[in-house]
Amino acid sequence: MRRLYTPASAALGVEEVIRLLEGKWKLIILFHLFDGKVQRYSDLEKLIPGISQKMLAQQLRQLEEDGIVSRKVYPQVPPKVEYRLTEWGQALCPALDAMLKWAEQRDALLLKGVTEEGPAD
Amino acid sequence: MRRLYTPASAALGVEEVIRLLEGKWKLIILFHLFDGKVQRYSDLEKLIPGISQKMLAQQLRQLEEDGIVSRKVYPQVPPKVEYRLTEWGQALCPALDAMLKWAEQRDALLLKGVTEEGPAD
DNA sequence: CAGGATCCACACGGATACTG
DNA sequence: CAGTATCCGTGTGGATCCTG
Repeated sequence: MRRLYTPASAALGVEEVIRLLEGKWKLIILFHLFDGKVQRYSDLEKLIPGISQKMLAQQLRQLEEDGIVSRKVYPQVPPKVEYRLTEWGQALCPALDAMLKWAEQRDALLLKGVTEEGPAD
Repeated sequence: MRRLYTPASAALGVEEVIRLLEGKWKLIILFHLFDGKVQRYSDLEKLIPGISQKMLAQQLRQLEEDGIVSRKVYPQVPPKVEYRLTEWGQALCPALDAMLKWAEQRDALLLKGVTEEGPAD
């Protein structure tokens, strides 16, 4: 169903990439780990108000399986687990940045387009 | 529930962007419309094998409402509807491209990371 | 051809309770 | 603290039938 990484060099397609980041939490979690930031489970819980423990743990596990985040467990009495991006995960930054940039262009391009192209008549 | 565009300049956040592109079909559809490509409903149906009519129509309508694709109806007996990206939709290209680039880096960075950092022990 | 309407299954996701 | 387990509602998405 969900395999670790994937066979050999698979050259991910569009659909594969989508799968890796699907769900409404993945990207939000990643945003809180960018720039080398290291967060504990409880940190992420605070940083992402709407998320439930189930979703947080689940999404983190998937991101880990997919090689995007790495998990570090400190074997001590009050458990401590740190999450950080893998090198590949960090490499997602430009893409996310491009998405935000895109969002910023919305008003300008949308209004422009609306005035230019009428409702096809 | 789902409004046309949005009030005034809203400066979309991460979560908003995610909403716009959520679902496993949105990006796939967009990929088939990049580079100014114009596709008919039936074209998209053929280009995206797994999708159902319902999903295709639904996603297209959402993308249209969100100002990412535009729909052009030819009022003729055998109906003809064309879909293309709006200017803003086209602007998504760099972001998608960055995602694909990211995917391509996977093998190199993943293997590297795996050898460097052991499983925290 | 381009969908709308409907029914249905399941996965996603939330809340709560419990554990090491 | 960092989860897991469970129950459950909702949304997502597929299949089918029907229409202008």
